[in-house]
Amino acid sequence: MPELPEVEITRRGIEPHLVGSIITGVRVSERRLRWLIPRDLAARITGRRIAQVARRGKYLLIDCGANASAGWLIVHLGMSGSLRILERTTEPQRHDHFDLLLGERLLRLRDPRRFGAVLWETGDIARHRLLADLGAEPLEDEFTGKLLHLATRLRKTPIKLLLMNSSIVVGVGNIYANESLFHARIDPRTPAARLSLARCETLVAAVKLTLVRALKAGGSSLRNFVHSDGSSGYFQQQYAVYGRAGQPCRICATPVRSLRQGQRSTFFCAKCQR
DNA sequence: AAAAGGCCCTGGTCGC
DNA sequence: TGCGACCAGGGCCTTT
Repeated sequence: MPELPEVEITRRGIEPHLVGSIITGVRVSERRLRWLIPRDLAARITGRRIAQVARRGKYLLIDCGANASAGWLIVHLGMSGSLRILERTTEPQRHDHFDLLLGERLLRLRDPRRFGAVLWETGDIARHRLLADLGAEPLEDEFTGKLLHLATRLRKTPIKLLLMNSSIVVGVGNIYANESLFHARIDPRTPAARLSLARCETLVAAVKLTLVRALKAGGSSLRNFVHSDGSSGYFQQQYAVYGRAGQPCRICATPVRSLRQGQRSTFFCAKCQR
């Protein structure tokens, strides 16, 4: 699934093609994504010029207010979504649900599992109900050990679930939560409040390192992740624990254990992670 | 307020 | 080879 690195790579990939472009229309073949694509989107968006492409957590925010009043296209890739820039004449295929038409080119959303979203927001984007309560951006300076320590006080929830809670920190999905906890040598089951400030510092550093590594690798956490220029070049990252149940820990060779936390698979080394 | 579980969806895998 | 069962997963939403 696209986690934060993949979304950021998508953002960087599409941004140069979008900024300055005039929106000439939309094509919608399936409105039923996570939420319905607004029926009146074409009327609201056609003729607008794109000013910037931003990101908050895993939400891509296409600023369509360059020559008009504020207006934002909010795009979420869910767990199987991808965006590509294509020629206007490229025929949509199965699972291609939405095109943003940009004259001779278009921005196409493909999303087989339809957990993604395309929404329209006028006004203050930061106040949008999906964005208003989001936590810290993990790669920004605001995400510190001190912040995590504060957020974990009085919380009995296992630290892994808290790491995946977007009201604390955004963009850390199941894969990178598992990997970060391994690198920080913290047992994913640890009640959050038990973590000392020092361990919170270690964990925050591990999250940042894990995400930056993935970012540098070009995004890799989904088999069918497609880069925005259409190249298929995904690169299978070597995970430390994710998906490696029963296989030897890369540090101590103890078999990697798996269990369920919050209906998600957790992988960890019971010897290295305490 | 926090925690736990449900739900949306399709493709891939596995056993028969 | 075909088919049904099951699982994966982000994250909002509802229930406890």
